[in-house]
Amino acid sequence: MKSHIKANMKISQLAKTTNVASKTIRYYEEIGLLPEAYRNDNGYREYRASDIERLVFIRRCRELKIPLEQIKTLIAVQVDQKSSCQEVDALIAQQLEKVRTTIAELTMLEKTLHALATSCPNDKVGDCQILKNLQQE
Amino acid sequence: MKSHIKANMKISQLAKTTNVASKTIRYYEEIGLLPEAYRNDNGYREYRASDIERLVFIRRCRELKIPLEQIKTLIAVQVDQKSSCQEVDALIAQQLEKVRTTIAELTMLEKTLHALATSCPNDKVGDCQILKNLQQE
DNA sequence: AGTTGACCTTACTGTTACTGGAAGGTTTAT
DNA sequence: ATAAACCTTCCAGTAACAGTAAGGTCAACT
Repeated sequence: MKSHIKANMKISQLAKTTNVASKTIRYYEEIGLLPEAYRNDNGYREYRASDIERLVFIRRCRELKIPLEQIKTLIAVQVDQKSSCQEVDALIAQQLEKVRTTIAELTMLEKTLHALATSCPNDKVGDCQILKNLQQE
Repeated sequence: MKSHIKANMKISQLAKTTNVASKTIRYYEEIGLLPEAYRNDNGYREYRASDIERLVFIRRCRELKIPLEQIKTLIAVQVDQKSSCQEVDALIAQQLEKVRTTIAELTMLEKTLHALATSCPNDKVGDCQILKNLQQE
């Protein structure tokens, strides 16, 4: 059961509620991730409680580093309640794969940097081991 | 002992040798990471063997994800052989810290994504657990 | 009534480190 | 002679915003 309160609000209220900056909300609208907001007489955007949901959904996806373009896809799929959620599964799986790959890469990078960081006992640039190591092919 | 061959070359030769795209080399020159290249009569850039070193240095730094601005600093420090390499140490340590932080963040992300990926046994969007989880605050 | 401060609007720029492409000049090989 | 393979500069695009400017609106206080 949804709230019976019809709580219209301006952009900064929505921003506060969802923890998404006003600027970002406008940007999402601009690129079509959010539908064009209703404008009241003075031209201000006006939002209803239901707008909160979609924005929270987007924010959650962004926390998972899902690109905006893919969030668009997720939203599109969501609209058709009867469609298969295979696409959703695949997208999340793919995102997981990307994260794992990045972790693997960064772990190797960490090793290299750690080795480098502990390689120089000198204090003059002239014989700095770090710099010498960085010269190496 | 350096090579005694004075091997002048054009940009694509330098690119091949250092494994840095010609386009990228021009870009580095444009932002002042590389000095302005000597031009021969037809206006083509011409490089000597010694130019390879600096570019390899830059490439190695980039492999370590060191930002171009910081590479500028490293090169500047390098020039003065007598200066302390504290700055170099600090920069590498800082880079290591950044990588470690990112790994930690991504590891948490991986957990969340993994949990999410295995949360949906259905196949209709209407009751897709993944989407429901993404709605949650 | 006037003014301050806190909102709102659009539009433009900057960020990072390149990559792609257009339009045109040069060199090399056939 | 001509075509392929170079080279040049310049402009646009990428991802996801953040910063700033210039200006309109609204509520409260003096």
